[in-house]
Amino acid sequence: MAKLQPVRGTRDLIGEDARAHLHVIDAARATAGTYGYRPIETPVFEFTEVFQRTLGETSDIVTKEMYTFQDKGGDSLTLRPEGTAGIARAVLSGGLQNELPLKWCYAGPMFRHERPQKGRLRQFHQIGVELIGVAEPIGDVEVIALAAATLDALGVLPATTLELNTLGDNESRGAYREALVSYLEQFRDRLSEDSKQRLARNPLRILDSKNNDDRAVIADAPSFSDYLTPDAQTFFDAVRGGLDDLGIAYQINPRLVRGLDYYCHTAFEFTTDQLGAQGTVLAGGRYDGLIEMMGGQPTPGVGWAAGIERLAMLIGPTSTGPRPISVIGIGPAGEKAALKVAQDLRQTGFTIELNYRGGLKRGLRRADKIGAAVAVFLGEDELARDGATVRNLDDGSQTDVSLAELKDHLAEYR
RNA sequence: GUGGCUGUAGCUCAGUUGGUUAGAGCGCCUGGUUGUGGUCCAGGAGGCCGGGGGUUCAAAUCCCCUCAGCCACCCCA
Repeated sequence: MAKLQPVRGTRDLIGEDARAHLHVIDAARATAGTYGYRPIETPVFEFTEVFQRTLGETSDIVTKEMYTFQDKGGDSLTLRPEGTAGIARAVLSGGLQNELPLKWCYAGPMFRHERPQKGRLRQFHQIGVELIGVAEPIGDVEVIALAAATLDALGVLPATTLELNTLGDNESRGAYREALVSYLEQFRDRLSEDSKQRLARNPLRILDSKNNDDRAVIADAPSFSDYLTPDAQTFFDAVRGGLDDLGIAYQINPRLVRGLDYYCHTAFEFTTDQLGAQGTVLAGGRYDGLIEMMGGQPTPGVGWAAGIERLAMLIGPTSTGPRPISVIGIGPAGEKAALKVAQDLRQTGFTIELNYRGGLKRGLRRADKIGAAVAVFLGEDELARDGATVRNLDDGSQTDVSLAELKDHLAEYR
């Protein structure tokens, strides 16, 4: 047991776990499709610079959580810690800036070397959407509406709260940052160790601290809304107005900040209190500077990503599809016939379980275990009359059916 | 990366102050005669007591290290 454990922070998806996982992806893709977002797949690893330059040299993800390695050619590669940077890279690689707006949805594994706990894995999976090339606030509104629709399709929307904030434009943020730092410097010795670090690296982060001493200091800190430029304020008002028009409820959270450097203007999160400390289920925002940061023409973008594992924990049991039909061959001739009958039924769209070994008793026992609705027997008796015996496993009733009418007889179980 | 809790059969868990062949329930397999499941009865398989080291005549039990999970911090999806 200790010998072959999965790598720390990774896990196998089996049975209901696998089903729930795929269900989340299917629902997300279907919902995104109705908004006109098309699937995109990018590689799970990229050149390290793709993440280093864009996520911010000081972010925790870049400084201590990336799986970075050298490949045999000597290039530094990194397993993607998030999806947006790779997609932005794909825009540039593919010369797609002439085809704006781009509307994409994706799903796949992400990798971060963190201490695992509930809702936090080292290989985890995200679904996400990106809207690239739309600078107008209506883009933010659409993307948030799509987020809500996705959560709704999964039945988890009522369990979440939408928190909304603006990070403003560069001008607003620069001015506020300065004001915040000079305020916090006065109380430096009252801040937690973590926050002292953050003061230099990422002061906005302190606003989000859970430390009580920090909170006391933050309570009287300057408010970001006082530093928003008129443009940034107008933008934010438009986003709020759009959400109001669509009847999407949200709470303004002035302390909502982002871990990644490429965000500006709108920041939002759908959170839940049902997942312990890892309460963020879906998070996103606007990243107008990203593509330029990678060396392209300035190109606006908005998007979000959601944790599939976290969503899977919130949804109820998923449907298992139609109950199977068990086809049981008895004796060498029966087994031969069963293989053919099973094949034929499968091609007609029935869900068929074939018994591989053992006789009728064993076949029935297995049929019961897998929850089959009916069993079809094919033995010498049946072959002699060119038919099959169909047993209803719920009430035990049996009927003789000719092979020709078998499909019709089973029709209700398809 | 920091702190706390946990780790005995496939699963959920017992295991007395360290003392012989480590137990239960569920699950699994076989049988209860020839072609009838679920129930019932009988039997069976399955444990490096997470791993390594130490203390002891003797360790699942005590000590140290280590690995993993969970919870919180941190971080974030």
